[in-house]
Amino acid sequence: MPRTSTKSAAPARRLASSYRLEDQVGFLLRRAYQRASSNLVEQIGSYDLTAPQYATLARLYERGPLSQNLLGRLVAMEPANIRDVVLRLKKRRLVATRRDPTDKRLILIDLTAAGVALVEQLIPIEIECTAKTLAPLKAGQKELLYQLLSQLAER
Amino acid sequence: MPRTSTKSAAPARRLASSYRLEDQVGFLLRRAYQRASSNLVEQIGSYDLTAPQYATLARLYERGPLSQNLLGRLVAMEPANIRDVVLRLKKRRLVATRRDPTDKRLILIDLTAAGVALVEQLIPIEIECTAKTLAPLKAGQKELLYQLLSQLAER
DNA sequence: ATCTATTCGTTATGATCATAACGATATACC
DNA sequence: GGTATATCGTTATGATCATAACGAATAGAT
Repeated sequence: MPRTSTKSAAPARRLASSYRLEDQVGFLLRRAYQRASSNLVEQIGSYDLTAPQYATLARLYERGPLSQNLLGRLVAMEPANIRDVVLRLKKRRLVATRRDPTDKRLILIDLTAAGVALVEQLIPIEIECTAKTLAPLKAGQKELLYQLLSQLAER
Repeated sequence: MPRTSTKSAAPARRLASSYRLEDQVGFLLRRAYQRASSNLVEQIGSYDLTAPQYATLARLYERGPLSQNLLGRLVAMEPANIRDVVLRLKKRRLVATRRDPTDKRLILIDLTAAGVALVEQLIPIEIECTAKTLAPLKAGQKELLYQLLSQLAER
């Protein structure tokens, strides 16, 4: 079974000894998110939902009807992006949309009965998935990670 | 009265009190990566490079010529994705490609002189950018975060 | 009431991402 | 040698992502 060696024939360059990609938080965060996301898709894969889609459904479940724009902010998605996610969820009849009667700019998004039922099925799975992602950490480290990540993510 | 499919005056649902999206690591990791990535693009924005593109260049700088596939693994990108990144970098003459003479499957990727020069310009900026991303944390917390993220990201 | 600034949703463009399927090449084993 | 298996790069499909520009609707100030 051939596998290309991770060893390089050519020597590294000048500053290489004083710089490593692994020391950059962004790179570590990207890889950690990849792991968490793939765990989620693997766990809820049979429902054919992505992590952002699940987050959108979960937020609606928590908060009730929301304007598309506010929903986007609450799941950290730009207007152009939350739009596409809502369209896909709407196509699957997991959410429904209607115009706000008092503010005609707004599109109110809400879960359908099927959406509510799905979220209630998925929440326990997601909690288990989070536990799986955090499995490499010891008990005390998990709370610590939450605290640190929350500080980084705050706007 | 609202239609059945879109109704839901209730602000929050049953399980909402026992579940919060913020308690899911994946969501926090996604937002933290968003922040780190936007910091990087903001800092090196004038060079018109994305975070994955920078990571690719930095890895090549560290390791010297690599096959496209191995390069992808070293920056955590699937073959189909690293291909596109390499194509964009190649179009800008930051990397060059050639076939491996002993293994005709491989495409060897290496930095051009312009690529090397660019990376050496960017590395100090990236280090500063990492510091900015980590600014909300105290000194001791930064090392802790690295340790925790590394544990999560390891395959 | 009118003018201005802001907000909301849309459109367009381009760059990640993951996955599956495929041909070409290389290796392992007999 | 010859065959089964593995790897490499490509193609295709679909879902995120960010950004900029735009019209419609609202809110704020005077």
